[in-house]
Amino acid sequence: MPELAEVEWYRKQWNPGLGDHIVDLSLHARNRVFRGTNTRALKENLIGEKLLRSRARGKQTLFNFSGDNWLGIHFGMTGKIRVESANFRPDKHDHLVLQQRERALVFTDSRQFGRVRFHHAADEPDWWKSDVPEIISREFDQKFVDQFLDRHRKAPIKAVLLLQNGFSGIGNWMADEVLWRAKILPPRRAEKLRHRERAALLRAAKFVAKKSLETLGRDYSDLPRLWLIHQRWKRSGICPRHRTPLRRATIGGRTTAWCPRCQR
DNA sequence: ACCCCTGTTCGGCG
DNA sequence: CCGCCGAACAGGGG
Repeated sequence: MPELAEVEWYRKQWNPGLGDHIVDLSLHARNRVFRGTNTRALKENLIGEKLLRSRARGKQTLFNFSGDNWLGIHFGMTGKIRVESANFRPDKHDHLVLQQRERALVFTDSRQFGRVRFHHAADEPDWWKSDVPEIISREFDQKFVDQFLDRHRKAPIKAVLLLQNGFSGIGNWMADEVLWRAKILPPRRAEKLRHRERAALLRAAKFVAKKSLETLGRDYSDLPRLWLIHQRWKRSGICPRHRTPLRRATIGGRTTAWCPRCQR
C-alpha cells in the first residue's frame, strides 16, 4: 500500500506503545527485510529501552528509542505495522515483533521488498539524513520542481514523479492522480512540459499530498469520491470528470491510467 | 495455470 | 560517464 499518506498512517499504528519499554523482541536475522542490518545489535540494544517518538518522511519511517537507539522501517510494496495483544505469536511474515508488557508491536511484509534498519548513536542515522524537501513543505517550490525536471528531461513525466529524490513519497497511484489533476499526459518527456504545465504539476502534487494526509494519513478514511484512484484499477474505469473511459499502458515500468480527453 | 501488483536496486545498453 | 529501461527480488490474490 504505502505511499506517503499511508506511511503516515502506518507510523501511527505503534503510537499505543509510546512511552513503554520493550521487554522482548523476536526476529529472524536471515530474512531479506534485515539485509545490511546488524540484527544482533538491534536485539541487544533495543530490549529494555522505551519507544519515545516516531516520524514519517516520504515513504520512510524512523522510530526513536531511549538509549540512543533508532529503528528505520521502509514498507516496500506489502509491508505494514500494527499492534497486537501481549500474547501475540508471530506468523510466517511477521518479521519483527517488539514485545511490550501490554502489547506487541509488529512489522509484517509478505514480499519482503521492505526493509528494517537499526542505528545506535546519539545522532540521527546517516541513512535518515536527507535534503529532499517534503512535498507539503515550502521548500518544495517551482524552482525545485523545474530543476528536477531539467535533470531528468528525457524521462517520461510519469517516471520522474516516481523518483523519490524529487517527489518524496509519491508512488504509482499518486503519480497518476497528480498527472490527471494537472492534465498532463503521462508518457510526455519532462523537457516538453511548458511553464504553465509545470506550475499545474506543482499545485497538483501539493494538493494530492495534503489531501491524502488529511484523509488516509489521519484515520484511513476515504479519499474524495471524484479522485482517479477509485477508477484506476477497475476493468472499465472512467474519468471522474466526464466519464470518458480511461486508458492504460506501462510507462516508467509501471501500469499507468489516464484520461485521453483531459490529459494532453 | 497465468497474470497482476501503491517499491527499489542493479546491470545492460545507447 | 550519464541516464533510461527491463529484470529481479518474493509472495498472494484474482
